[in-house]
Amino acid sequence: MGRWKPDGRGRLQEAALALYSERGFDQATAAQIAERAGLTERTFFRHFADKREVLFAGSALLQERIVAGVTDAPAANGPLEAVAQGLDAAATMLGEFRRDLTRQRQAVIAANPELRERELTKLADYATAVAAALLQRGANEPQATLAAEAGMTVLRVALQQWASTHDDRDLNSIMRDSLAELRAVTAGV
Amino acid sequence: MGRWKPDGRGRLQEAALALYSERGFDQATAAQIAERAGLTERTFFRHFADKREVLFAGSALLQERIVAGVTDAPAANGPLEAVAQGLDAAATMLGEFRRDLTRQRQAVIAANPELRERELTKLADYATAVAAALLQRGANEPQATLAAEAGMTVLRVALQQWASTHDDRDLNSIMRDSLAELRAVTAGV
DNA sequence: AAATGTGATGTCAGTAACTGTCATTCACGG
DNA sequence: CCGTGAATGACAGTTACTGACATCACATTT
Repeated sequence: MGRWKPDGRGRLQEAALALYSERGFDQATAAQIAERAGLTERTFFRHFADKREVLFAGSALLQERIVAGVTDAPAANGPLEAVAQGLDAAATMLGEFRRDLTRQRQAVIAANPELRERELTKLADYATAVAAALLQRGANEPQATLAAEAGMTVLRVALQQWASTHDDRDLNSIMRDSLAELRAVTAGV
Repeated sequence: MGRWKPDGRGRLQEAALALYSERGFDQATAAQIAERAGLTERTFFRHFADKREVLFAGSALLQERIVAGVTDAPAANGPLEAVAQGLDAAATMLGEFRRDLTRQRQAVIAANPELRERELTKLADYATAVAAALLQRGANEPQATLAAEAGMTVLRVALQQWASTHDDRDLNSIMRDSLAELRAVTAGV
């Protein structure tokens, strides 16, 4: 066995989610999280830029999936259709990985303004990346940005519905429906 | 004259914008801002919940204007038309008040991730309030939320274009055009 | 096998954002 | 003239975060 127990980073994530759930985000100190993970506060901040970031470790991968979905969409599809494929990829990934943990995570985030703030930032980052992918596909500005932002709005609304209510439909379905609703709303006179 | 020079809050806002512009957001301490305003750090945090908030003091008023625009829209209008009136109210207010200061403020925000994060939160707050206003007008969920979020996306995109580039068109015009673009994008197949 | 490098961690000191608490000062109404 | 209240100051305390340096198991090189 190595000098340290393996996967310190993962242990920090687990400990953080547990403590944020138990006492709330601002009643949990970085030192307490580190201690529960058998590490020190300094090591916590080596792995995560700040107290919030520990809950968003998977966001880079999710962004990759979304962008891949957009990029892989048929060339004939319009920007929003491509974004829809990205959303489908996101829903699939989120639906696969430990539905219970994802829900717990969403509950913690929903309960704290600072965490909601960070989530909005992540969504905005996805939107930027998606817009870049759309431009690669030949879309123009500002259509690319608007389609990307609209798509992330759909992702957010769908995710909230999926996590908060007892809506047990497939996340993919909820997301497709939300997108259809958006189309209906914007189609008006 | 009173014991203290008047409008300490306003002086703090000015000092903060100046310092954030000169040295950047994280190189400016709350104590320095307070000193420039002739006050103490403790008083700074009595007026503003945190270092970011001092740049968003006008957001409550802006939100009122947007919501009023939505509420006052003709009853026959659909949700997105009502949101468009809210956007128009926002553009008008932002266009009236010291265009130079607004631009400087936007530049400072654009230059710092924490401030961008806070701005996203404000936009999300507007969206929540607008959605509530739409529900009052008889709209349903999730249309209300989606229309409101889409509207705030338009506001953000338009504001960025207006502040960053040398696009000297009227903010109202930019915003109307952005909304039209969004409609075009979502109208696809 | 000895030397050397490397990655993940620990230790410790420091800055600055914020908070709680109590004291102070002056305007204003009685 | 007195009491009350709003705005501020003074000061101590917690905690998020950072920089600098040390340590130790393991891999790599010689």
